[in-house]
Amino acid sequence: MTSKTKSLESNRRALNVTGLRITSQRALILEVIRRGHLDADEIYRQARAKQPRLSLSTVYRTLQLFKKLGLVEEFHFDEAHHHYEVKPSAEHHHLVCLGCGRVVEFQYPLARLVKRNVTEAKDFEITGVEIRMTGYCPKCRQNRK
Amino acid sequence: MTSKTKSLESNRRALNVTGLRITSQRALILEVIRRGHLDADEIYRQARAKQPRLSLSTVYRTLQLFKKLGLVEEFHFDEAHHHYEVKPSAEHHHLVCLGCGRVVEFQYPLARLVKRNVTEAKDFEITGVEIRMTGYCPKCRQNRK
DNA sequence: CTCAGTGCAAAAGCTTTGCATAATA
DNA sequence: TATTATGCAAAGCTTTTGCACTGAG
Repeated sequence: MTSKTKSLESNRRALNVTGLRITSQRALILEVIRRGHLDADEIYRQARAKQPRLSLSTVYRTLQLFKKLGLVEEFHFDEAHHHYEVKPSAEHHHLVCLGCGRVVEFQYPLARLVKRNVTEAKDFEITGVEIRMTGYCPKCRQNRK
Repeated sequence: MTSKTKSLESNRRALNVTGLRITSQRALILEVIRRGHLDADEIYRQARAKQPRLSLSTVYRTLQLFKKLGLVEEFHFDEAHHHYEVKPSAEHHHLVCLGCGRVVEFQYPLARLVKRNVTEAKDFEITGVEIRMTGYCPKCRQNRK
């Protein structure tokens, strides 16, 4: 089985939920999101390379659907765009480069500890934790000098 | 000196930067932002109570200005609105209630530790850290039962 | 064959901008 | 008085929605 077939299989499995149809658009969009943190327009552009008749509305609708299904997560790094990524098995956080916009993921085991502390202190029922850091990646740090 | 006068004085001082004019709109908007985490429209509405002729564009322009001056910080909690708050002396983080949207601040001393760890691991020059948690406040937890 | 999904175009937010007027320094 | 800032209205962007057509099951 080729890697490509495997990926298609995996997407198909992910989409196989009662009442929902597996369309070429949905499979394609999921495949594109797997590539990383992208905003809707970026997903649209990359997907159109393979399927030129795809519409932006389908991208948005599909993204909303995936979000509802818990397949992808939506992030708000900057003012203008939302970013999407496939939901990971392991909790992870984000490091955003202010120079080039690159997003790097990192794990932080202490997140659970932070969560417990805050739960106790504020009497909130915590459902999500995200640590976000901003800074400059090695390459952009170079350019700024 | 009354508290009101003091607050006006403080705003006036904050705005007193070369080349910038202290207008009643700017003072008012700063005063409103001090009340908490608000989005542009909320600021607009609250400010209009005191100055009905104020325009939304002035709010946006002023917010951009304050951001540039480092007076306020912009946050992106949800998809549709930006939130603004006066820049605090102490680093703090956010806890957002998914039920009512209330935002609670909390301090987390370990943030510095997190920062150092990630700096080393990823070779980024870190300029900002934000920990954001979502959950349900006591009141909304009640209502969900 | 049926109904969910798509494409297209138009609408709906939030935010920004151009320009003449008003107000600060 | 010289500019800077404001108000108004129009434009810009991202995202959402209505509707007729297409395609998966």
